[in-house]
Amino acid sequence: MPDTPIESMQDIPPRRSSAGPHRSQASAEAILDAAEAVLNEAGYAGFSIEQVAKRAGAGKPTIYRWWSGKAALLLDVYARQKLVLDGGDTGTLEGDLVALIRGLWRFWRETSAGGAFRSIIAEAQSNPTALVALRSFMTERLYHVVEIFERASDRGELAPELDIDTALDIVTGYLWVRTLTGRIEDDPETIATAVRQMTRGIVRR
Amino acid sequence: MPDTPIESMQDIPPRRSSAGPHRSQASAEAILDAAEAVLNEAGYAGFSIEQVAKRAGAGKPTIYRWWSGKAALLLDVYARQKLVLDGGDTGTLEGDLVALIRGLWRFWRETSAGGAFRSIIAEAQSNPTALVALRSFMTERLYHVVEIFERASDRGELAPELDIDTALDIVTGYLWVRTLTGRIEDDPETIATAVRQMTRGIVRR
Amino acid sequence: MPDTPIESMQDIPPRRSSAGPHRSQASAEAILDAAEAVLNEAGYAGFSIEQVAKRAGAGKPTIYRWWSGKAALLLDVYARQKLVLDGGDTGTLEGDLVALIRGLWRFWRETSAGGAFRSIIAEAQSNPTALVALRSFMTERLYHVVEIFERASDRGELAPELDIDTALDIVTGYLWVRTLTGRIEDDPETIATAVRQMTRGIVRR
Amino acid sequence: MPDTPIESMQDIPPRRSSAGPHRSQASAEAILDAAEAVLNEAGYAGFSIEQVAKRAGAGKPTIYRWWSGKAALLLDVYARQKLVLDGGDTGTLEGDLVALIRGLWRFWRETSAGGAFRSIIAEAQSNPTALVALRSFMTERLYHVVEIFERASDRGELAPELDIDTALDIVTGYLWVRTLTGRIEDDPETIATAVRQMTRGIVRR
DNA sequence: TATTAATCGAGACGGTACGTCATGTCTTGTA
DNA sequence: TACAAGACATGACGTACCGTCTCGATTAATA
Repeated sequence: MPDTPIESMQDIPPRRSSAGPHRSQASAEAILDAAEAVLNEAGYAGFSIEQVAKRAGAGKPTIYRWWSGKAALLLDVYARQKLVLDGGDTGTLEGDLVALIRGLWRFWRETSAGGAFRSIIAEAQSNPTALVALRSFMTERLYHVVEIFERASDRGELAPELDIDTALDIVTGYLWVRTLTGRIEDDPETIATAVRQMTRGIVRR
Repeated sequence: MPDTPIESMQDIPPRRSSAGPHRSQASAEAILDAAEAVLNEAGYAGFSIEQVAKRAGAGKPTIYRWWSGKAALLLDVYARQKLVLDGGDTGTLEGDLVALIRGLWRFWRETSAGGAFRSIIAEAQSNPTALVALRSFMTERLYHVVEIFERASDRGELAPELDIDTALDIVTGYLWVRTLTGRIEDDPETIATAVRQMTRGIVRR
Repeated sequence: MPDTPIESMQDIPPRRSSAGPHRSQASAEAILDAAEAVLNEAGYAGFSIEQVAKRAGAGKPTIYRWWSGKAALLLDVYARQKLVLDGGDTGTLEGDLVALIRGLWRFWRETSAGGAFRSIIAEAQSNPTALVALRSFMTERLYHVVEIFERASDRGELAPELDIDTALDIVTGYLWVRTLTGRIEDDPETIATAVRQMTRGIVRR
Repeated sequence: MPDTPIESMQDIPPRRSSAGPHRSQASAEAILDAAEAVLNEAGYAGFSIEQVAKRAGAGKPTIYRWWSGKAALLLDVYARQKLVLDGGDTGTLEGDLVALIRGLWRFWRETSAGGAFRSIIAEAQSNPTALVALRSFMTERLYHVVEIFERASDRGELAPELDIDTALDIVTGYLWVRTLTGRIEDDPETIATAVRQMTRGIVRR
């Protein structure tokens, strides 16, 4: 679930050819900064467009001009955070996955990304647009996991009949259930156990 | 994540020793019926206490008297649905899990339980009380999965070093990520694949 | 505007001849005590049947069984206060009136009667029953003023063509406008001036 | 208690120096129209902000943005009525006062002002803000009576030692006690008698 | 250099829902 | 069978946001 500077859900509008001011960039940043701050301070419960606008010194219409609603704004808040996954290739699938999970959870814990992400999932339960966004978002952002699987495949670690999409669902599921229930502490034991069970299975071999 | 008629989040208060009126059973049922209907028709986005009250022909104070808010109400809507898991013992861990998942997803698809459940998760992201409720709810409801694991253990199917809690997180995670992204169709292939990977692992053996 | 133990707006029901408990008297008193206390502590704004019932340790239906609503209860609270007008006959109309007003205002200031009375007037503006009650109440309670006028008449102080009802309206009006705007301090100067103007008129003689 | 187009209790806010939206005049008028209609049709008992909002096709927050509550709204309903006092100078104090009272009572009877006024007094009994408003309202609106007294003074009609404030209380009191008990019919006899007693006094001269 | 037009901040608007309070009536169980 | 206790339907309270709308002020490319 790595992070890259992909395009935000709703792009900054193209420069108009003719005339007009375009403080857009500055404004957009102020808004995202404010959104992040509000999310950090008040949580998803206190996250309202109204608060963000006030904090950003922006008008509500300015926000609505560029983002379709809460979900889109949250998605951009998430997207803006730079995920740095130090752990490169550890040489084994299990090592890579443990490193990934630890890095990702640290990222979620230490930035606004965690709150944003949980908020997006929540939003997606009542907002079809957010659901669509969440799904494509998932796919896009999973490429680091995909990479890990590809490396493992090259090493010949993977079962030949493995279905990658299903594997991704399993890994994603574990990540989600832990965040959504507020349990993403950095406990290497727990993570290692989970990874071992996902990779080696739970049955006697 | 099996379902049994456990006590609802907010129980009917104990009979007072002296005198006094009691909770109106009729009212409570009308409210839960209405909640279910509203949830089915308008989804979580349109699920408001106000609507439920109007639909139930009840007063808002009556709802707030017995439920602390949306989350508690949703929990009861979920709890009221009777989950019938036909598949008993199929003889193997994989068989049991496939049966469980198929049964549970059918239940989620065919009753209001699915919507209620997703709503509860969403609510828990902005409401600490709901989060607490969700967690204990999870624990309580997982005993069917626990049972399956115990049968598997008796058969000697499980790896000796297995950590049950982690296994539950993995299974739960898979269930959640599929519902939350709206993919709980009854596709035996997909489910079987997922179960195979969770039990046997994804690495070459 | 003197006070006498007249019947309350809604009488205590007669003792039943046959059977059953009849705590009525004790209950009624507890309710009136509570009503008075609530009125004193929370004012008319905080005066609710609910509060009175809770304070009295009575059920709301018990209150409604004997009083038709707030207005009736307030009327009884007022009626229960014993107005003691020390000033008897001062020998002049002006002296009698000053003594009456000072005594009455002291009574209003020092008991719940003042609050009750203002509350009744307020209630009468939205409640026709209360209005009727207020009017008959006025008439009944003015007999002390009437007495004063009669004594003055015997002394030959009054203008022969005087219309008593109008005179009562004027005196009452002065009393009301002062209470209703919260100005019933015991300032003998002010009162004396007002009485002088009401009796002698405001034109040069 | 004359009426003139003074500023309403809550004025239209001053133009901000820079930019921004302004109060919608149309909205304000719709709200006051609705308030008047509701007051006329349902009386003070049925006068709720909710009803006014519904009737005006306005949102409740819009009402609360510009008026602090019922009292303020009622005050504006009153203030909006144009009191036309035809009777100018009749040449005598008594004549002027009779004309004033008849004109004022007609005004109260024929417009919503009467109901609004009584409602304001009622409201003031439970709402301290309303009480303050009522008091300053009284003072402001009495200038017509003051004028009458000044003319009388110029004519040399008044007793030299007369205290104007007290005289105003007496006249006001008479006006209030009659409205509050629902007796403001246009009976010239009654009014003339009352005025004669207030001006000439009730004692033999 | 002046004109022009898109955006900006600000915030009012009609709404919906919130969670609380009081009303007056109904019901239950105790004494 | 009268009472306390309190649940009930109703409906108003005052507040928070929603997403849309109108203002003037600002500003930069076009003319």
